[in-house]
Amino acid sequence: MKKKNNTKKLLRVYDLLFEKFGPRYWWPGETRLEVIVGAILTQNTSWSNVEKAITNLKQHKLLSVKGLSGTDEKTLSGLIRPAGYFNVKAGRLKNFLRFLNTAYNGSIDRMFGSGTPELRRELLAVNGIGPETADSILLYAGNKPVFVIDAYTKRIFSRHGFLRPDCEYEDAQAMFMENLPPEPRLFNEYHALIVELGKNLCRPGKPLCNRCPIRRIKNG
DNA sequence: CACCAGGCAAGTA
DNA sequence: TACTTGCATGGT
Repeated sequence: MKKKNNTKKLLRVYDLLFEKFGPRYWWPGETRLEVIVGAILTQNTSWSNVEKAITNLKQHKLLSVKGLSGTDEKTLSGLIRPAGYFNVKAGRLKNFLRFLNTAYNGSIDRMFGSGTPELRRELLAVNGIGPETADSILLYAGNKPVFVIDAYTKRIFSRHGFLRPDCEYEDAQAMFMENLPPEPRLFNEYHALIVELGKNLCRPGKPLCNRCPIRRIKNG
């Protein structure tokens, strides 16, 4: 099985998406902790719902390592209720805080001082942090060159022949990372643009949208 | 009313 | 490994 070199095509797709949507200024969030919290809360959930939960945490002045660490899970779940799955996610936030406190003395600086592959393994070992959440944390909170894969990415890029529809997360990630220069800024903008396209045009169930800018790499 | 949203873990076979 | 299910609010 020979691997195709998709570098030029992937860069062309990036240019087309950037041309259509412009810079996305991701990740929305004022601090790295806010980015991490958002990454956990947005699991299978629309960002508008996550914003309400984040606003609640800010209004109660709990959006800090010490604030979240000192809040009991029941109170936390009440505040993040609009984000959905609130009981599950309150536990997941607590799991991350426990990891941060025990492994890095509560310091996000120290956490991102670890080697990226090692830190990725550590994050994946936290119950409630899977590959997409771990990679979102590494890229958007840590500025590490890790490409984030999500449901939009698989749907869009399988429709256009870059991926198999049922491919594994790591396979999809490898396709991008083996064909793109490991620049955090590029990975950041690329994933954000994919999400923008997914939200606007490439809907589940519907046929390939004829306004999708990616079509231009084939139709000329 | 149905369907979807920037997933993940746990259980089953 | 390959399914299936539970988790839950809010927008379209």
